[in-house]
Amino acid sequence: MMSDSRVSSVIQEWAGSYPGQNHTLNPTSVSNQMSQMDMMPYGQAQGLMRGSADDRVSEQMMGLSYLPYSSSCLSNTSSAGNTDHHQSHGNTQQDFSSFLMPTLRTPVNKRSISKDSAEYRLRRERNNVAVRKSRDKARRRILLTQQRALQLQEENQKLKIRIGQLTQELDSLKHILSQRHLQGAEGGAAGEAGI
Amino acid sequence: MMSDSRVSSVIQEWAGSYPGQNHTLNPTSVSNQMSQMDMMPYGQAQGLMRGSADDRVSEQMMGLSYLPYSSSCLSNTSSAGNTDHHQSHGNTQQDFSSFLMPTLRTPVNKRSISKDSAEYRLRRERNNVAVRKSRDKARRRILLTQQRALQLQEENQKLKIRIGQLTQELDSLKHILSQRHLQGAEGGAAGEAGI
DNA sequence: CTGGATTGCGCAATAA
DNA sequence: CTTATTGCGCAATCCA
Repeated sequence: MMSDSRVSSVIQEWAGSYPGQNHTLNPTSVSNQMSQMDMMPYGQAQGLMRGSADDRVSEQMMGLSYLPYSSSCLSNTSSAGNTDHHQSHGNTQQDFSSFLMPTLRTPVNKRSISKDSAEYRLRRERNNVAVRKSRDKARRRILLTQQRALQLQEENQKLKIRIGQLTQELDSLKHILSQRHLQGAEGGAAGEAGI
Repeated sequence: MMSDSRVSSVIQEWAGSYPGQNHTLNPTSVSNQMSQMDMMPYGQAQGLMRGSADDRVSEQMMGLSYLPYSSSCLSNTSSAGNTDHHQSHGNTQQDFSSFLMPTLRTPVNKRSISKDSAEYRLRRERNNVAVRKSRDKARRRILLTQQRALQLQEENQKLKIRIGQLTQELDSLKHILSQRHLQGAEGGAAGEAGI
């Protein structure tokens, strides 16, 4: 008992816990099934079209995306020695970005954030907080989805049982009706004028 | 049509995609609902009892876990200046860990893996591959769970519609039967043709 | 004890 | 400008 109320509450909590990323309208087969705002596949919708500098290419369904970077793709600037993590992230393109895309402003706004400045630490700390918050949210969302799937499964089971009951009852009634029909047909030769 | 086959296939694929971490048998309220091997809450089951050196305390349900570390807990050895990332992870306790927990072995096996050795790089690269693989797996698992929930929802809708149909049909038959019963009861004198 | 698998974290790029 | 999201590497830990 009381499982139904719990189900609905969790489902309600679950609904609306996904970030709004259905703006990109991808005509994928999966996303076509999304009717309301809930149930966005996430990794599919945004992760694929993000396409950051060091993304593995698509990686969509095959399980071959995990492999040493150096051998597959990438310009291997940071193939093995990734301890740097500081300034050699992907700056090679930045030098001639003004030639390629003159509309984008040159990284003037990155004026000497030399990793020691208080502003840099402030930004980093703020971003760290945001990252923790976002991951917390994601964890909760995943949990809710799992619980929702479990409860939908339970509800499905009950619905199927109910359908079985209804079908059986229906068959009984149909049988009874056919019996009566036979009775009336063979017996009441005079009285059954209505049939 | 054909949605049912797709549903079952995805559900089958979904089932059994969770890592086996139900060995630790935690009598949590959530994990009690898990019947088979599927639907492990993940962050709940293992993340809470991992208890690594710098874990936020429990953080289970409330949404207050994201906050600057320094003000909440932790020994603040690496509160703000986390650029180190190298050797000052949580070593303060390690100094007197031999006193507190003499059963744990001292870090003798960490013999000068001075971050330049080829073995260190080898280990790191292998771990990086493993990490990518594991995260890929997690992403697929999450996707499958979401798709499964969606399809269970669809199936639920159809089942409810079916129940509505069956109920209506059942009511009709019941009504017909009651009418016939009335007909038979009042003797079927003569006027039944008009009804 | 050893090596892969998970996980939390911070960083940087990027999306919103 | 801000915050939010994401992929990545690192280190600790788990686990078989």
